Amino acid sequence: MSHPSPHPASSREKPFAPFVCFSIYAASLAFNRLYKQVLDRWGLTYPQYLVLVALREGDDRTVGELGELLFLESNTLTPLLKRMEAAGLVERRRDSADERVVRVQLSERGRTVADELTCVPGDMIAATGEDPEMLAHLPDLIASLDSLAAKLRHAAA
Amino acid sequence: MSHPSPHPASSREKPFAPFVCFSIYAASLAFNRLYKQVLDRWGLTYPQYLVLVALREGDDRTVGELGELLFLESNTLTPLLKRMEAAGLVERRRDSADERVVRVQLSERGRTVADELTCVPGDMIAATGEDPEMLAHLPDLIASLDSLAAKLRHAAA
DNA sequence: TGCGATTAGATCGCGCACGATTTATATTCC
DNA sequence: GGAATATAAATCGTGCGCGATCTAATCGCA
Repeated sequence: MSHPSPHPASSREKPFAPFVCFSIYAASLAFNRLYKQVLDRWGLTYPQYLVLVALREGDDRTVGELGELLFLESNTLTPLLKRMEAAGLVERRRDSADERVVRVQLSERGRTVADELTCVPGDMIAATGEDPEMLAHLPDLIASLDSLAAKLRHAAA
Repeated sequence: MSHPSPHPASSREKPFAPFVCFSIYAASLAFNRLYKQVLDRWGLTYPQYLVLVALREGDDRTVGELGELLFLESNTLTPLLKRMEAAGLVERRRDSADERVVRVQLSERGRTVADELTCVPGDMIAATGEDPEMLAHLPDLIASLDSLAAKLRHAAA
């Protein structure tokens, strides 16, 4: 063997065990897959769901404002919002005071769907078994992730 | 107003504050963006980086084994591995004992690159400022995320 | 007033991620 | 041995996510 492994045998089985990035990546994949099942009822994707929630909490936002909330750029949001518009969920129109900005509003159907979506977080918790031990630690988990993400964004800027 | 908000004003600014899923999503985006910068030196994407690390820790894996490690299916891995093969990083060949399975090995260049990648985790930590407080909590964070991801995968299955 | 700089979105190309389906090989069981 | 079944990977279509670039509208400032 010209390349003997300097690692214990278990590293062949769990080569990513010490990597936060991988745990976040894998958790993100897992979340997305479960969300697909839950959101399929409305034909929504996860980022589309986020847009509806954002607009429910405050309608008539600009593309840029949505981007700040979701950490996405116009190159991602523009086609996504066009698909949502085609699905009759939102309306897009240029701001008359500044023709550069596009304002996004919930349509009537969009508001109906957005209101129905209030049950989604509960559905997700129920689907994962609502372990009270885990639920109690979620605020800490969120705080750690948000702090880490802020550092990463700062480093990438 | 036909739809007065039942929420405090701050929910317009931070509508996703209480959602773990969103913190994970946002952290995953942030990680990916910083990784792009770091991996650009080798022309690698993050999942391609993961494949190289996996093969460095244990070469000659099947597509299915890689999928179990990375939580990906052949519909994602096959084109990804073909791009890596085209880039001269890996070799793909059918297993002679079972012609259904494809085995993936590091090429000579792939091994060189994989060895160079050992500096990547350190580069990432350095780029984010290596806060000792945060580093100390990473094992807990990883454990929480892995446990959550396992529950999500179980629920989605 | 006018022109360079800035800003908001849109467009394009590429690489994931994944549901659904297909192809090819192995296995099972009679 | 041969048909039904199972398994591994590949293929196809769609929707993100993002770097790079473009267009159009606004702002700044002499």
